Amino acid sequence: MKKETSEYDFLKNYNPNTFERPNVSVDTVIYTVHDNALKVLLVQRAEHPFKDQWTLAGGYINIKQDEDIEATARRKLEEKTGVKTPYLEQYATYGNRTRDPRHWSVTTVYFALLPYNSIVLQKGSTANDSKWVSVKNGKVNEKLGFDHEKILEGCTERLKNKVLYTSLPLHLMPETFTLHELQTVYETILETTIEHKSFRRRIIGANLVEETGEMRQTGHRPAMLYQRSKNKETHIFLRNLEAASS
Amino acid sequence: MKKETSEYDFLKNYNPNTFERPNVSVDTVIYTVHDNALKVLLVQRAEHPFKDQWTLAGGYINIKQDEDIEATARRKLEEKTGVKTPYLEQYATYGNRTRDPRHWSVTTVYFALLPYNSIVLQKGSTANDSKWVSVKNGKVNEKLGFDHEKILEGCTERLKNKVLYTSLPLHLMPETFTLHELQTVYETILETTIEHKSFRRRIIGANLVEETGEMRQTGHRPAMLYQRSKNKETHIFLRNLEAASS
DNA sequence: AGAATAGTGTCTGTAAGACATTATGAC
DNA sequence: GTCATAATGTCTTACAGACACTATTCT
Repeated sequence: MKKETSEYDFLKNYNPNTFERPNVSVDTVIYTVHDNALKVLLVQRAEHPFKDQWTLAGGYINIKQDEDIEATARRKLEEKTGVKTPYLEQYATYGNRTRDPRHWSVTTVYFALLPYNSIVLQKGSTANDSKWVSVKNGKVNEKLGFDHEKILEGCTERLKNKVLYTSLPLHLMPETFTLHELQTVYETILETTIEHKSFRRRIIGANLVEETGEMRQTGHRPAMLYQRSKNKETHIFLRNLEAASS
Repeated sequence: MKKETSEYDFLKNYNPNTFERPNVSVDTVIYTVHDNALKVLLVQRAEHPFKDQWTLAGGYINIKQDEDIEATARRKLEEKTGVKTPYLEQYATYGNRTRDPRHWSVTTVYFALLPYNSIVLQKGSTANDSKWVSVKNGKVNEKLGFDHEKILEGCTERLKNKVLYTSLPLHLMPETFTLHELQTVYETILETTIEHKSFRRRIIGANLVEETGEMRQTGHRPAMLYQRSKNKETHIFLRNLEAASS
């Protein structure tokens, strides 16, 4: 008769290296909108593999320090941008034998949305250089390391789709903004134009913004400055904007 | 002056166990609809931890055998259900220090949709028992091991949301079915009723189904039997059904 | 006044909801 | 005929698109 092992004994004797297992990392696609362009933060690798090439911001889970994988993403994000509480959402996980030449590897990818003026790029600590580059049709001009071009393309498609039916772009705005500025951010991400009357109806009708009372002086008719409504989560609309929902 | 290491030397000397790293697994929420209920497949654990408790179907990546994490999910799915080509979609990745008592652990969760009649439950090989249980409001009556109750709840919410604007439930139907049967599957997942005229307009208008010419005899007026249109991907509607989009 | 940008009025189009009506079988 | 289920007709409602129009500032 087989002797039963108690859970206590089992855990005491458990060796996680019995089987060969993949490596896990966390990457974050850090987006902002600036100068009428969707930008992503690229980081230059200091080490092999892909030494000196550009990649998305990422790193390994520190199992001593990080409670969960989102904490890893937030830690790396703050290291690179100085921003503590951005909008952060899990996008997907890529795992296969070939994406990293060293080993079977898995990476969980998040994306972050940051207002451009909130960012203070942090150089030095990990000695990597970093820069913002424009994303057009899901692509950047740089050749990226690992499978990060594919990840960026997929993530940007997800972002575009969500922008068609949510208020996500509000997370890219500074404290106060005009409705026209918000519309331009939508249009920049979607790479299309939106009819402005529909847009205003949609945003105001969902109570997403509040008038500040201040106006933006632009040399022509001044525009009302709005702020995000407090205690409003990301809004989900029941209808998409019309712009080819894949 | 520091000597430069070539990528070749770097890879040759790379030891993946230098840092403590999390364990990775793949879990799949296997759904079907039967007897007017959304069901999920539970598997009884043969080993510690959570020995003898019920969990979602899952397992470790076999880095020799599996090309990527989706292959792991498909392999496990076929082992449990005998189905080779179900609808399979990545849901999310959960990773933290406490979800597995043995170690900091990461699991990528997929969900699968299977027509009930296509399934032949496989017992034996891994000696685990398995069973279908009803999911109500994202919950099952069983107490699940690991964080699988939380995963199931989140995954079911995702499923419900997608059913509001896609044709996902078609993947749960047998070869032929009536529109009323399809509607019932929608209603079962959403736990609400749908107005039948709107429903028919929506499905037929999107060219998702084709008449077979056969009729279902039910003792009353016979109903047209339809089949899924060939070469039609999962359809994304521009408007949601009205049923609290979270 | 004219240019430029901000913002409104209002008509159309599309698709979902509501619900009455007709159709076809069994008995 | 009645009952039950299948299927259609058609009116209402919600909201996005189109686009003309008014409003407010500047030079």
